[in-house]
Amino acid sequence: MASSSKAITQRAALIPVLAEVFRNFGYEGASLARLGEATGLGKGSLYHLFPDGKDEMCTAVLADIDDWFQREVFQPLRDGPDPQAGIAHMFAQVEAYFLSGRKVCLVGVFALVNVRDRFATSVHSYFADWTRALQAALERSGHAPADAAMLAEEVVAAMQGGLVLARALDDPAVFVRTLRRWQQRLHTEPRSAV
Amino acid sequence: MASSSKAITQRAALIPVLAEVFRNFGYEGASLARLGEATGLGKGSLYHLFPDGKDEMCTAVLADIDDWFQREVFQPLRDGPDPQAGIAHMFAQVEAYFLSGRKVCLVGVFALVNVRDRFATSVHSYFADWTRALQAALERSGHAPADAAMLAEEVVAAMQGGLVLARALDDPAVFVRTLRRWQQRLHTEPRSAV
DNA sequence: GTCTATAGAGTGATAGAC
DNA sequence: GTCTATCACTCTATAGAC
Repeated sequence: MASSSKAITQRAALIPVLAEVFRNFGYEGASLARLGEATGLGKGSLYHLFPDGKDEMCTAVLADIDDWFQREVFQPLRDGPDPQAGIAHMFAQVEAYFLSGRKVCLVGVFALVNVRDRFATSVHSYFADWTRALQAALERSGHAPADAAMLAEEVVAAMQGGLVLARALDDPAVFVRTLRRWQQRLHTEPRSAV
Repeated sequence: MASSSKAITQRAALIPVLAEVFRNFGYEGASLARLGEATGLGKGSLYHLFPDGKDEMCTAVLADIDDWFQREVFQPLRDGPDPQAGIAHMFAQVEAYFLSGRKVCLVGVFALVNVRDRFATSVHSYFADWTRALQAALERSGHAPADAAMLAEEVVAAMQGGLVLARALDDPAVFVRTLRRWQQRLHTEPRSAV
């Protein structure tokens, strides 16, 4: 019997719960027992919803994350009417998504830990899309392409580093300060090298 | 029979090999089979050298990393005769240590992945020592304490983020560019807010 | 004999797959 | 629930140095 009071029966509703387990324990640490405990489902139910097992659960989680970022972050950066608004929206959404530094980036975790190269392409495109979308917004707001590419790379890396340091020091404010600094730089220095 | 041609017999010489396995697979992914294969040693030998098993191996690896950084990075930052030279030395050593972005930071990995909170204090003090040492060097080279603290936090986080992004994009140059940018900023702007 | 380092069979527990 | 594989780990046996 699972410890949760009720089980989640819809596959879509299950994804965020599975995501949290993968985020906190990594792929190898996310055992079926933990995944079952978190969802309140037995192994049979999990395999009914995800016939390919843990691999499929993880793929679904990564796809869900990618969907969210495409919709809420990358697309506004690329195609929004106001690039500066898109950038401000990115900072706001990212701060909310990572709970101001209390939540870690699953894609960042998978970037660091080799899981038999299974999710390497998902990890690659997540970060490639993010940097390209931010670069596009920066170009549209007046940066030279080379500057925009460099800045985009630096901001995306800084966010990941902020999450690492916030978690390491158990101080979520580290992440928030990182966001604030870069938001101010991108806003106040639209065309000079920072 | 192990696949390696010869076994490593000294505990000290074993540490870097064990470290690489933990770095690439994480704590849970670093099975004794993998550790044995990498070292060319059987379980008996590993348990002879590390009676408490995987936990002790990992603790020894983290202690070895901490020793190296204390000696080669933190101490020159804190106590070196020239703080600017200490900072330049940090950038050079860090670039070499992480093989210009081809190697990942084990402490950063452990910061992101919850391993039953076993190594949380090691992770915490590694990053706390690093930021404090860098802050001290920045103060000694003319920054106000508040500026120095902020900058130190940002540079350490940026390095971690550079490693994450370099690994994610499979492009070590991302990490090198991160180092270069911050080295130039710390060198050319000794007392203004960056 | 003692000591140190080695390998590896064998332990129960738990993994993921079905 | 049941399966097999693998987990971390224990234990015995063995080797050579002294």
